[in-house]
Amino acid sequence: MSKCGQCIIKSFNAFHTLTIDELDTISDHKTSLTIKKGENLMTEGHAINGLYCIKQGKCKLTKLNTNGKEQIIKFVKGGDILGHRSILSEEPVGLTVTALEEMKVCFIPKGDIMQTINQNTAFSLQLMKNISNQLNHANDSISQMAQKPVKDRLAETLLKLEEIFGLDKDGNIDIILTREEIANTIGTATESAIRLLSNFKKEKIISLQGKHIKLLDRSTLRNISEGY
Amino acid sequence: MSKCGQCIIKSFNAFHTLTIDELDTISDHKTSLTIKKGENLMTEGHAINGLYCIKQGKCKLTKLNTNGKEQIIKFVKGGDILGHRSILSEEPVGLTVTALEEMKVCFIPKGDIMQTINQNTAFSLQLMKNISNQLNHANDSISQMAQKPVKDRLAETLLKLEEIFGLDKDGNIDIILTREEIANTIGTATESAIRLLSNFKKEKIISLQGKHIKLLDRSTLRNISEGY
DNA sequence: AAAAAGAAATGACATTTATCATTTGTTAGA
DNA sequence: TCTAACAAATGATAAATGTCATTTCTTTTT
Repeated sequence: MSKCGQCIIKSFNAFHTLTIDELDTISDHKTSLTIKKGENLMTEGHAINGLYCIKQGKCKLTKLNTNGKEQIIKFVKGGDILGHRSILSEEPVGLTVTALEEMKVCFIPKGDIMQTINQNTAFSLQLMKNISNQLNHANDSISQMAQKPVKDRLAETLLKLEEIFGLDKDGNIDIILTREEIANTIGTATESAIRLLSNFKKEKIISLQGKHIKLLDRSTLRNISEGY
Repeated sequence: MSKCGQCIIKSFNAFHTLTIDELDTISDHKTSLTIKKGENLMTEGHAINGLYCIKQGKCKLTKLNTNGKEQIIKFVKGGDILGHRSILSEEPVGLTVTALEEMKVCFIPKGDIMQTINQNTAFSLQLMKNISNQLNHANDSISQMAQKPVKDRLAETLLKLEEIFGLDKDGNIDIILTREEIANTIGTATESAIRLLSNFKKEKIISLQGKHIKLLDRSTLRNISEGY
């Protein structure tokens, strides 16, 4: 199995603060796994005893509502860490993580993480920063969801998706989502999402080819997302 | 000025993990202040160089939307800590904190906090737990806001307000909010909030006397909040 | 205590969004 | 490659929510 010390991914997250020794220990204890498209890496309400470092692949973080609807809270890609919130707060996982394409991840047992937190302040601080940033973004989302109409939220989401996933070779947003998933991100009915996407297309703000979405007029999208 | 070692508030938050020495240092550097009703303890976008420990009083945490509307993200009362997210992530404050009644707070400089984080792992862990829990709740809110109708969100909010602030001597929820603030909490127009409150009253689920709200039928409220 | 300002309540109406039904298009398994 | 299953699109309509105008009530100021 490959060594954490050599893994480029660590440079994107809190693991870059670890010493060579700490990385070695984690290397010895980690397990690498492959998650196929559609499979869950973790499930809301279940306990986990470690965290996941995503080497490759994209996933969605969702929450099941009391009415049975799925709400997509966040999209995550390679370089990110998942599960630290749960092991830090000592609570079950709050979100279901589902692979949107094949993923390569490393599982690192809770014991090693807690030991590292105890002996490496820089690592702790990085984790805190990470969660703090997430909290900040979450608060933004609350405000958006509560106060912006669906159209504005769709514009916002399209911009954010491009920011997270970048572009494929044809200039489309480099993520394949169903219309239902888009609807579940902005919190609306699938039909409403479809209609608004069609409108954006008609107004030449975006182009649609099947599930491929290309942003054509970002400044208009930005205006819409801010209510103009 | 009073000593932190004697302060009962510390037992409600991360400060209970501090040693006597650490508490003494903080005692020496802290400043106590009084915030009058309506005044801001911190303002969205501004930098702070320390954190606040709330000894007494209630406040709202809000975010100003691009459309100029205020979104209430959270209510906080004595015992809580504010501002740690900002000093940990080294970013400006993300939320405006406004006193809903006179508040007594202690300000503790960033330097002392960072030093304590570096030398006291238990304190770090408590802070992480705290932020992790907040993140978890924030994710819940996103889902609620995105998918539940206004009526359900109002029911939810009333239950949550009672949980946070408890009851006054007459059995009312022990917090005075304007209808506008209630509307800004659930993310709706003031008129809509008023109408729905009136409906709840008509259906004898709550009683209203001016700004005093009493919950009469909690199980119905719980059902409504879950979409039944 | 009266006047002014602000908050709450309510009606009428417009707009947004959801739901249901149906058609068309696409994907993947037999 | 065909066809069953699923996804997307669209229309018609209902329901939810927002906006504006007005009245009533409450609080604050003079």
